[in-house]
Amino acid sequence: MKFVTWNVNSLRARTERVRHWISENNPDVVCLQETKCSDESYPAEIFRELGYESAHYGFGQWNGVAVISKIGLESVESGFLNSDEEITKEARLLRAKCGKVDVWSAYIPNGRIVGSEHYEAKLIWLKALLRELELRADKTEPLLLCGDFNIAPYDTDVFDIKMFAGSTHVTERERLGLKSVLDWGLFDIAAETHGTEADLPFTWWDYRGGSFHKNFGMRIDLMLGSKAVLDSTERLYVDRDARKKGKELSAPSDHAPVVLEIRD
DNA sequence: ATGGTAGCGCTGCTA
Repeated sequence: MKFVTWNVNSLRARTERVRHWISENNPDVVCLQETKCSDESYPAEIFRELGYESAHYGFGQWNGVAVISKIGLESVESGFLNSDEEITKEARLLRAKCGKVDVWSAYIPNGRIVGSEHYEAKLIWLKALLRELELRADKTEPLLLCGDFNIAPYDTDVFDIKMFAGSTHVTERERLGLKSVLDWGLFDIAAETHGTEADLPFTWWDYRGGSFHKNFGMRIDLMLGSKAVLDSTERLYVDRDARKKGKELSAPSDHAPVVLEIRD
């Protein structure tokens, strides 16, 4: 089975690109982030025509997450059920049971500037996520928490760590927030399945300055799996081709899809 | 050249 996470940077602007990618790659489950649409404008019929059920959680303009599945879609839960924090009211978390797998599509806040209120909110969001897992999830079952974490777990997960001095995505506090989620009982599947830290593929490249062609990227889109998912993993890869420009299609997202293949 | 690019939605903000 094929599970995918992809920050599409507006589903409305890229409906045809996403539809085309799904029809070509035939995934079982796709988690989207940054759909930037409301539930009313979410194009569910596009996916239905391809044989997928889907759920979406979004208010418009910013954020927005979806889970798209052709192996069943049950027990859909939008957002946080155990947090009163302001940041957790944004549309950044969506959960559904797809077949045997408890799937969570997550879009972690960017943080903007280290030390800003947005940075602190990012850390609060991660703490609230851990609480949701503790209260609602079962680490002994197949569970996949995937999405855009806006955190590069290792120094080698950015193209040049020296360029990120003082920036978000690489600070110790962000990484400790991620670590607390992993320590609950999840594994960074890319890190577990590739040889060394330095071999992990980037998932995002800035639109500006030809970053993609220089491979000036980051690994910030992560697949975190429970032990059951890790043990059934066959491979994980990033489809860099989806980040390339195409003549007939709109501009690509600045993120590429991350694909996880597991045994049934 | 003190930026660069893309989306949203209309002016500047967010990423």
